[in-house]
Amino acid sequence: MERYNFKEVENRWQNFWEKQKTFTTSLDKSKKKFYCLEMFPYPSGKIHMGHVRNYTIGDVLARYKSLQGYNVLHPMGWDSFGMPAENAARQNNLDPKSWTESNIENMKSQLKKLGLSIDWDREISTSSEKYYKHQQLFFLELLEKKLVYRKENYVNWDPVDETVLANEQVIDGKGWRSGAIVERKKLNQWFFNISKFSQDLLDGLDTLDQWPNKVKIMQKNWIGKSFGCEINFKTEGNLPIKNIKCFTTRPDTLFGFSFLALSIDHEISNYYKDDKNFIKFKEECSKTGTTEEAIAVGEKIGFKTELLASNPLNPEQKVPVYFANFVLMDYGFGAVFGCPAHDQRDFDFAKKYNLEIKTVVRPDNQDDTFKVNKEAYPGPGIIINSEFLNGLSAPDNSVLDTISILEKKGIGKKKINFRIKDWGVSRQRYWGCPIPVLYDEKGKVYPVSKESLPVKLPENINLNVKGNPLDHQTNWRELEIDGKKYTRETDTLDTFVCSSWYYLRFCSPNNKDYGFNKDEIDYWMPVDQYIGGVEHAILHLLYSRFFMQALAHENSDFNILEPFEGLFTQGMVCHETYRDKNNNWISPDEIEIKNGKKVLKENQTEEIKIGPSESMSKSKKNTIDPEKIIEMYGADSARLFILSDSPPEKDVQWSDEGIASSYKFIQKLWSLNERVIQEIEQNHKEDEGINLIKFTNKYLKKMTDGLNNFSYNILIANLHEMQNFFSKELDKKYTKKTLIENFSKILVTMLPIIPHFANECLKKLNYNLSEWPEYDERLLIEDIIPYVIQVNGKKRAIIEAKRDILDEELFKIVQQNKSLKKYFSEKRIKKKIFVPNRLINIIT
RNA sequence: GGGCGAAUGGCGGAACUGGUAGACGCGCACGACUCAAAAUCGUGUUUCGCAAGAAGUGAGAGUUCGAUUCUCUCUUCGCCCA
Repeated sequence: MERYNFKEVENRWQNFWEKQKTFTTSLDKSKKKFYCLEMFPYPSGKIHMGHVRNYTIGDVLARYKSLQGYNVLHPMGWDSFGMPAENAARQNNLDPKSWTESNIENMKSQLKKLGLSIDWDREISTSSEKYYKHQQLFFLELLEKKLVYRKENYVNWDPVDETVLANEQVIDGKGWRSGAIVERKKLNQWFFNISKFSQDLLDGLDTLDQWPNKVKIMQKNWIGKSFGCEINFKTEGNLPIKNIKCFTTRPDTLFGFSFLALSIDHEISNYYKDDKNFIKFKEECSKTGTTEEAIAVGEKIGFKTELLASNPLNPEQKVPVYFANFVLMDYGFGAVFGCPAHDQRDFDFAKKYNLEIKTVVRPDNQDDTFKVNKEAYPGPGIIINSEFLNGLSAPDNSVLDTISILEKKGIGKKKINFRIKDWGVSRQRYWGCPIPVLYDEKGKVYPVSKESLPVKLPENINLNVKGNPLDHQTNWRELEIDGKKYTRETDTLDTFVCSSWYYLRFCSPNNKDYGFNKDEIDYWMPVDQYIGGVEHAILHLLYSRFFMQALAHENSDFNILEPFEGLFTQGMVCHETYRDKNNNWISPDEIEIKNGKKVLKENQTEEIKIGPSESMSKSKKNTIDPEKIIEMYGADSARLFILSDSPPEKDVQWSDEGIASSYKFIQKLWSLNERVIQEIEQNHKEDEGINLIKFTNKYLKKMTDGLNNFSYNILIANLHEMQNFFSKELDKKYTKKTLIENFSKILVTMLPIIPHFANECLKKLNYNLSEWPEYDERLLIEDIIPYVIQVNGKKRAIIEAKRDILDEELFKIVQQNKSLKKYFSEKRIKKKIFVPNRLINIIT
């Protein structure tokens, strides 16, 4: 018996698929479609285990659906714009384009070695002109629909590198490369009006019943619909300001009002733009980052104006108006009323500036003398110290009642507010999609004419300059049209824009005049199953949903609102972490096992400290290179292992023992296949029983269920059970017909999981059925089944009896059973609980 | 601080709508083959107990004839948001 030669077999099948164009798909309206999509990778250079897991899960589904007769679209592409290319190019004096392209080539060949059923004819790359040309056209269309606009906004500014930093490039308030203290700086930037669709995006979530609840809740929180009240505060003082408008979700705490706080960008700040102290204060504020978190954690500081605001419910009370660093211009109206007793930020601020802290809500378990002391009390309770509001239960009744009082008085009105902000898409970077607009000498905006698209990125330019390299490309930047001088926009688009519509492009990757072809997206869209990491739960998935809404806006021809019908988020791949005696991270490659202990390969004596299993990362050196694994064990073993140990939505732990055992298991399956062939050649005349047929039938049901429920780890357990059963059952004689009929079905169930192996075995059996096998419901029914016998709820025995046995019949059998008698013979039987075909519980 | 989720042998994990807890795998132990080892095959493996048996799904309560599953309180951990 020869051993299974995975190298030869996997290679041969991969070539066969490529030559036959097995996975090439085309529009076929006579067939039901299935669009299976995994999040496309960033071409960093090499695939990692996370990719192996993501794409294996998707491939199992795509192959399964295809066996079920669906016309399956299973494409792959590259999210190829972005900073890593620019950084790598800068460091090594390369061109981002060639760096990216060679990475793509390498990763593509690695993915092919995994044996994925991908239609490579549809490959796309977001950094290619063929792709971003259409993106620029979308941009212009959104501009026409007024869904794109320009406004001033804050960015993280690195004053040394003279560049804008992404939030993740700001570490402890300092630039990641320069170490300079990051400043807040205002820049004119492009925005997508995602907040226009706040309500639609929220409502749409209810239609996505094949999405994980967790993701829907995260998006809901991100959109952050809140219900509250807009209040007009009368003001007096040295400025010609009579009113300040605030938004609040807690108008019921108005009697706890002790200051009014404005964002430093509030229009009132214009009166102070020459005030030296205010300018100084603004500088102070600019030292805290732009994120909500940075603002929440940072010290609360304020600048006192000479304005006084009066409490609309108690006009006698007048409180100071401050500018404060914790008030965001994006939220509400950039103005909040301060109620220190019931909001922690207000509390911190009031402590610092010695403002009154008046308690107006008490918890249910306290009396009216309750006083807020060391920290704010934001919880529910009863309104106190608030005149006519006293006694209302907060927040439900009190908020509504206060709003109606304010509305009657004409000083406030009910208002819905959303937390979600418009999506800033400008990036001051080279390696991105150019924004197709021009400015004239006065700075007026002109869209680039659609016929002249794409606006191409200049190539082979010097990246070692401060700021955005495109700003230095005078030749590219400056142009003349009909004798008039224009300059190009040098900002490029956020790469999230590229990934917001790539799933449409896969439907018509070669459509020349537009990003997609209507006929094709009508057939393929929406994506039936989208698979990827949960880290994209909010931004990427929300932006993609927005993009569909934006395309459909004022366009009766386009009616897909939700791009992804089903969503599956897979867990991460983890590995043990290792450190040497100096606490340096050690890679698994540098380790050897000696006398059952893990030691350094180099010196063979130093024992390694084993840390907890954590998600694979370069910084902790606990990565395993998929290419090496495929080289050593083969793609099928890798696929089998990555699916076997944990359910796909949870983290999986990579282990050497695990992959080795998967490899061994494939060898066992191979021996089993050889043995089946041997038995077939024996030409037995009659079947010795029907166990094999019954087992196969049950097995088929379990495999079908497992695939339908994404319980892929159970599929592998079923395979093991099958192998255990068959290797024993084959001691009995079965006819050629029975063996082929049943075993070939079993092999077909392996096609989605270990495709090279299963195809090879089917070929050896001379079998070329490629349909998912149906199971027979009738064969699942057993005539004799085990009944659980309980006495007082405790299991005492299992008795085999015929199916659909009656209560009394079963009880009779129990009574005659000698070993069971002792449990109830002396006692009076009070009650019998009988569950048909399951159990009987005798209560004494 | 808020939201969501999880907790089952030495380990990863199974258990359909409340009805045999621990499937399957790893590890471990013993045995077969071998001069020996590896590989392979076989047997066993929740805990306590020689056994009969008892206990047992993070802790505590509750509902129920019966709870890993449902309800409440608590503990720990993870993720997201702040």
